[in-house]
Amino acid sequence: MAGAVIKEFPRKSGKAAPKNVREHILQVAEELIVQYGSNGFSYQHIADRVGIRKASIHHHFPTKNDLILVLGQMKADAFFAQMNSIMVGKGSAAEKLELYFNLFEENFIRGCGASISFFGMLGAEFGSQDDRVATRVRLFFSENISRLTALIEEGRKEGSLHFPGEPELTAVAIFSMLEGAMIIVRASGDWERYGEIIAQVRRLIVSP
Amino acid sequence: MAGAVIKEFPRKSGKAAPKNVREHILQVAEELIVQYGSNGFSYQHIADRVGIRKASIHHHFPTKNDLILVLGQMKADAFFAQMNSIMVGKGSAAEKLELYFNLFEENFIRGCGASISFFGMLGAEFGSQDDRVATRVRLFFSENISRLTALIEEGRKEGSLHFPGEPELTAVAIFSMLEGAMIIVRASGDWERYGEIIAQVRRLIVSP
DNA sequence: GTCTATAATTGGATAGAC
DNA sequence: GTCTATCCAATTATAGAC
Repeated sequence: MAGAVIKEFPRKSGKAAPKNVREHILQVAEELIVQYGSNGFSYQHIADRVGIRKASIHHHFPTKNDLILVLGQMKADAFFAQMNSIMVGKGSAAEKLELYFNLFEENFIRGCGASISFFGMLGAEFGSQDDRVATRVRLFFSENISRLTALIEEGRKEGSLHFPGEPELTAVAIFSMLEGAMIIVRASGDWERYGEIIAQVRRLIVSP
Repeated sequence: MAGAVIKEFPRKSGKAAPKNVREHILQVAEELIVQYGSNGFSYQHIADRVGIRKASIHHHFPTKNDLILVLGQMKADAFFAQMNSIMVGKGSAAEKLELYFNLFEENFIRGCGASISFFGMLGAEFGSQDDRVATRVRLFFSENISRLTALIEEGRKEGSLHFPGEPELTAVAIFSMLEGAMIIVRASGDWERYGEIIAQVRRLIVSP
């Protein structure tokens, strides 16, 4: 990319300092992708922030796509590990849905306070992604939706969740809202808003 | 951009052939932005599709930001003109909301059948936008939300719409869903899905 | 208005010394 | 593992002929 200015945003980072260079590269790459997109950052940007030369990055990740793919796999693994621990835990489906919402909110806030989620960004840029990355993004979305579908279906059976229509379409609608709201909220600059929107989604699904 | 391959998607274009070069450039630029993002296309890509040299594009739009800004203004004007004619028309708020949904669906389908909306894309890439473009995007979102808020508030008063919580948060939630669903649906490749998701949103807002 | 030519810069990636 | 040096292609943009 050429025109874009890489500006600093205030970070509310709760992230641990990277132990080694490879980890540091991955962390910085995630920040850059989440803020500027996969077409909006370069190895030079990473090098500047990590404090190495861009040639050194190629040693760890031969191509930019390799880097994005490794990062995508890591992010997906971490997310679904958290999601799994929610699903196998105790509590009603409504309570589990609440924890799932929290997962998104944390992801949003932690991601630089000025970001949309990692996969939300790659999803928007879907048309210009490498095939392997595109597959990874598609899988992230479809896995979220299928697990969310199972959850709210359970909630309807046990009576803790109430919604009209099919569980699967409802799940897609919820997931779309969580992803879409990140874009809307970021443009408004009012980060507090995200939590309030989630609260509204909760009202639409749980209370009726 | 470097890695991305500019692939052809099947177009369901209902768009008139451009009358002059300037218009043609704008039309092609919109297609490219909607598919690959504002960081994912270049003047060279436009030149190839329009059949002119890239230097010629600079005569019409000195910089890339100028082009994006002009396009953004045009798209916003056209969208709000349509939205206005819906709002001042006859019918219940529920019926007007329906027409608003249709506006999004048309926008999605017409935009190459493989796109997310123009402002949805710029919103995702918000962090790397020029200030003027960022302002334009922010305005598009906030105007949508304020008008949508007024509409559903009216619907609640007249009894044609039913939803829990505040009208404004509900409007943000709806708008977020409409934008977010474009990303999710595109990644899945199942375009028909968009209409079904909108139907589900309708059920969540209208039926209870 | 469009072209050729070209400048100036950045981007992704490699070779080989240390 | 990191560096310098370098390559080549792409990108944004301008100058000036037609």
